[in-house]
Amino acid sequence: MAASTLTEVARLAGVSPATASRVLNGSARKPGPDIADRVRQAADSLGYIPNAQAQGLAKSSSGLIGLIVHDIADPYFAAIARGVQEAAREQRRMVLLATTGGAPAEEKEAVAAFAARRADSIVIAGSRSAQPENQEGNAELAAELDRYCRNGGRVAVVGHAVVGATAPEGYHVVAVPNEELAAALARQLASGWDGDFVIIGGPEGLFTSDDRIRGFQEGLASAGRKPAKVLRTSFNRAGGYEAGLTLAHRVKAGQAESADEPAASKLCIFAVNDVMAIGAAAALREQGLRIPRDATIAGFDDIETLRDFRPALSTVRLPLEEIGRLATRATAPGAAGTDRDGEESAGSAEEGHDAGRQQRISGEVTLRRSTETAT
Amino acid sequence: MAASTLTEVARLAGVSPATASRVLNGSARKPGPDIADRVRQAADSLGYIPNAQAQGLAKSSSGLIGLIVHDIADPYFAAIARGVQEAAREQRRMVLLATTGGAPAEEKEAVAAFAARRADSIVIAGSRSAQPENQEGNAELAAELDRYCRNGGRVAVVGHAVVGATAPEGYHVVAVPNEELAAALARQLASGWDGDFVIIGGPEGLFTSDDRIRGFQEGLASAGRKPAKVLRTSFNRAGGYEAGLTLAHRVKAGQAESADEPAASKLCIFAVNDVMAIGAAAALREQGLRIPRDATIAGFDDIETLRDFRPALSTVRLPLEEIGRLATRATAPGAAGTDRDGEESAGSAEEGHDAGRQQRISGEVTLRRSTETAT
DNA sequence: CTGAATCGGGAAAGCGCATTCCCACTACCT
DNA sequence: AGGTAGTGGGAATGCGCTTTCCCGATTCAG
Repeated sequence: MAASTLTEVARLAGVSPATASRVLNGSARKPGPDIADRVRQAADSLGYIPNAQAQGLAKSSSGLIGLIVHDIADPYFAAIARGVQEAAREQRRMVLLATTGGAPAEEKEAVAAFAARRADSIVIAGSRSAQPENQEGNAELAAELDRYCRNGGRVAVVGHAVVGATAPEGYHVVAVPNEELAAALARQLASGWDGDFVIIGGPEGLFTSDDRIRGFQEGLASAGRKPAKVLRTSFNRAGGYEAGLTLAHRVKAGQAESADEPAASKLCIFAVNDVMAIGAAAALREQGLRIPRDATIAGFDDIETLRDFRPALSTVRLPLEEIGRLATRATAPGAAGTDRDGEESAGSAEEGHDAGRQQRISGEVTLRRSTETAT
Repeated sequence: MAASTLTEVARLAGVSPATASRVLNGSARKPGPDIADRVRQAADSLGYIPNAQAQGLAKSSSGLIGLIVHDIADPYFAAIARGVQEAAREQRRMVLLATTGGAPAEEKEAVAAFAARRADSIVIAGSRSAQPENQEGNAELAAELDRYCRNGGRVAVVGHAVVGATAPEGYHVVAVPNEELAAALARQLASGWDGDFVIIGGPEGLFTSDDRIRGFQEGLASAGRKPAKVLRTSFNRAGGYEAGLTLAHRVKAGQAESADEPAASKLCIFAVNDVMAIGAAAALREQGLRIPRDATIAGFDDIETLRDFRPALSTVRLPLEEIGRLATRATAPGAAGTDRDGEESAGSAEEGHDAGRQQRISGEVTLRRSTETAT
């Protein structure tokens, strides 16, 4: 990767490198127009492209923003990534991508790598977890993040704060009201259905999953319903599918038992994310069960690609792209700092409540065909 | 973004920066074990993280690989991105992401930005196009790429070669046999259906779309069938939806005309990608038409997220992730260069034929429910 | 036991750029 | 006219690291 340098351009234009620098890359001092022209001409006759590494080194700031996701092919993360990318472009910065599969140890690696590249800020998407096997990893991640922030880096994490991070200067959280929204979903579902509920959740300790489960149960309780049983499985389609099989058997057994009263064995299933819901639905269908006839099902996230799924999936719409944008903007140089953060822009943003560094977004319960209890 | 420097570490360890460098970042020369220990201890007591910018500047290579996609939230690109990311990790490099919406002008910007960051290589995914309004943009993109390669950069483009690129050293193409596969799909569809075919294509000039259309027509011809009508629309879900509406009206008009012979008005629709097919299917469904009863439909790509769509979509499976991996590996430092490129690894890879810099991948026609012509 | 070869470490020169400091010069004010 | 402020340019320094070159200390062969 050799290329022509500023010095070469300067020589060709017959000026000093300092002058060339001033004209080519914005500086407070504007050289005379004639000289500027000469330099510019020299520059593009040489096909000069400034070396961002050198620039970064000289002014210690890289124009890079690091994005950490579990899996970029997961539509949830892809949507967030789009928002991040968009905001990054606004700020004329580039995004560095890291995928970690959700393991804190890997996330720590990624943060270190970003720090090494002197990324100006880091956006971490993807559920935090408190699983015991991740404890050490979480601690290390937190330490790494703290160090990064102490060195002037800015961090935004989507969802929950990183466990153990001491929320230093420059640390932001874009909080997703999983609990409230899940509760709202539960209440709405409860108003149209008075049978049993079942929850398909992710592994215990995964905050996003746990919050949604807790919220759903609370919503159920506030509607005067008994708590739903919870099936723990993995936080992806395969997990949903597996749980779906289990539930299918349960439903079918129920149907066989009380053939006279088929509705009695019907279930309303809440899967803690759309992808799991789709997996579960596939399993049910394979077992000959129809949705919403034999069971109703709802998800969470409102993944765009899944909107054409039939029956249309009831879910909670999350402004994923907006979340990405918000998180990114929160880490922008001029963005809301330590103190007061007045109007955080964006219609769906609400005032934070935690030390002013937190930002909440909102979602919307979206009932569709998959939970219609036909009459 | 300040942080402790090598010099500080060196001072703390009581050695010269040169020595510290040698122990901390691999070098041919291995300092003595006692010294190495001292340095390492100093390093992590200081929380030293090497400055990749400075390293890059010094050895002029950045460990960065640039990825250009139309839209990271599009599952097609997301899948490729996952492959790229995976391969990048193998090579211990990081990926820089740029999304361009497919505009050559933007792509040129992205290449320039990557060049500025001194990315070691660039992977361009996303259809090339020959539309007249893009002509200038294409030329500039080609020029930019040429320059990048001349400066030692390595490029891999997925699908078609960039129009006008002079295929310099370091320029690779991962060719997708769109034409052959579309032809195969057409032949298979033709063997089970003897009515009319319609193609929903992208805008004229988009290579991927044009190739698939051409291939499909060829396949039809080789099966002794007359060419399909082609509807041009945009290369995304919205386009598919729009075309779907048009077709729905056509089908319904046909049904009304020959009520006695409903099958006569039935259509087999080939949408040039899955997302468009889904859009079209949604439109048909909204118009009260059922698939595959009133019309059959096939797509292309076999997007993973769409596999749960009902009726299951017939399509052509493309190893998207593998494509990403292959493209990335092709640009790896040690990878197949100008000359012979023996065993390109990967089961689905076949021997290139074009000057040894081309690499072909293979796909597979996958017929599912959406094109079942029930009896 | 001596000369050459080797090893292990440090000094120093960049990598490409931004930026501070400095200097020559012009314009302006009194 | 003398002085000052202001202006436009260049020289030089440093960002943090790698790498060549160099030098003293060992080691080995003869």
